[in-house]
Amino acid sequence: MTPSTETLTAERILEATEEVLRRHGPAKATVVDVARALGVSHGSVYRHFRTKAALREAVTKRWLDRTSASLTDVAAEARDPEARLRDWLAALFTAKRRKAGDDPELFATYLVLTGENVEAVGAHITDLTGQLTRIIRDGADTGAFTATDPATTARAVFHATARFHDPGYAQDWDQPDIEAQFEAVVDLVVRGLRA
Amino acid sequence: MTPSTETLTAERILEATEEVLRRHGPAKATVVDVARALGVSHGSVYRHFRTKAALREAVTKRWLDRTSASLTDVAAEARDPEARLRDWLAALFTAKRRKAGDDPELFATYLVLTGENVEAVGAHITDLTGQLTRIIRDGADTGAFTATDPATTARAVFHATARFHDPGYAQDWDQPDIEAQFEAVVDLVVRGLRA
DNA sequence: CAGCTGACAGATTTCAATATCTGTCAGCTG
DNA sequence: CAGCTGACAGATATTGAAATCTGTCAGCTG
Repeated sequence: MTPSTETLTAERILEATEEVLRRHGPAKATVVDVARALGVSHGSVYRHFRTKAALREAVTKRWLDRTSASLTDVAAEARDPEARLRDWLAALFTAKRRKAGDDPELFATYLVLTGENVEAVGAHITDLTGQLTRIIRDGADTGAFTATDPATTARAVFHATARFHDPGYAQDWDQPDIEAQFEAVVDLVVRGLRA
Repeated sequence: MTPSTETLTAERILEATEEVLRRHGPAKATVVDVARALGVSHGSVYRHFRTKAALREAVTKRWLDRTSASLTDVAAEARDPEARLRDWLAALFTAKRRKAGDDPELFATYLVLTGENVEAVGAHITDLTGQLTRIIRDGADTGAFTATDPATTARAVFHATARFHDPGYAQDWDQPDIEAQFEAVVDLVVRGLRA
């Protein structure tokens, strides 16, 4: 809407795209809308992103990366691996649940985007299971956990806790006993890891 | 299509409805189609089912009950609870995976139906976790498992293995290493249950 | 007269015409 | 002349009128 003297960068386009997605939703957000929000012609947007799909993918990646970043600290700490694993899983659940609860419409939008960008989601999951692998390997090293193949075990832990981070289950995250369900699964998984 | 001299029963209507759903898919299957398939007027169908939604719900329940029935035997056997649990989970996974793989279109149809009938799905899940509770309680009684609250533990096991029975994950069930993923999660869960 | 039919009102879906969008590119502009 | 514009072709989405469907019920039929 507002023309600007600032140079048009990929970054500014991504911010405008997020805003347009927030306003119009994934079905109605168009490249023309993004250009209008930036006060440029839509041809200029295509100078920075080859296709609309590429633009949406970039937005999706940014969003997923922001989620991962908030967890890396927990994964990297030098503490008791069991407590670290519990904290990491709780942090992941809390982060996802907050995103889903705070702005359900925006969350639904990102649910559509992740559905469109399976590859980006795959990279995100690889990142997350990598963080888990680190915690589990540390646990195996200190003797707290049994794990012949930390990477495989990490993926099993990730799959076993899917109910509490997979956006497809977001509808269940406001059940009154969801915390108890989370505790029960984490307890089961942690017991399964112990040496 | 073919008129019949047989009396019109709920059973016959349900069979015809399954056939119509198979043929036309969930979006295009109409009550008029079902009536046509039975050679009656659609008014007659409404004599047995108050609404189209009720008819679809009945079809959904039948389908879910057929799945449950194939597992009750495994749950009720008098054998080593750990082996029984592994067999039960494997049987559930195999049954779902076969349904998804054999006729993907029909499976997609039932995915829509289960989405429409959350209540029926809830009853189905209650049934399945009930079967799991029995196995786990047996394990706790024989001393093979630790479980202060078998029902809660059963639900945790069900949630932890969701990737291998929740139809939402059907798209992942033809990954080459899906069996290894299943083994890893089941091993983790079984270790978590052991006393 | 129990069970079925078929006409009907209102809701939903389909379809085709119209409008908008995506992606390209020749040419304009600072 | 690097970066942007705006017109354009083909693809996609929107719209509103017509067709079909859902659910009801008075009356037919065996």
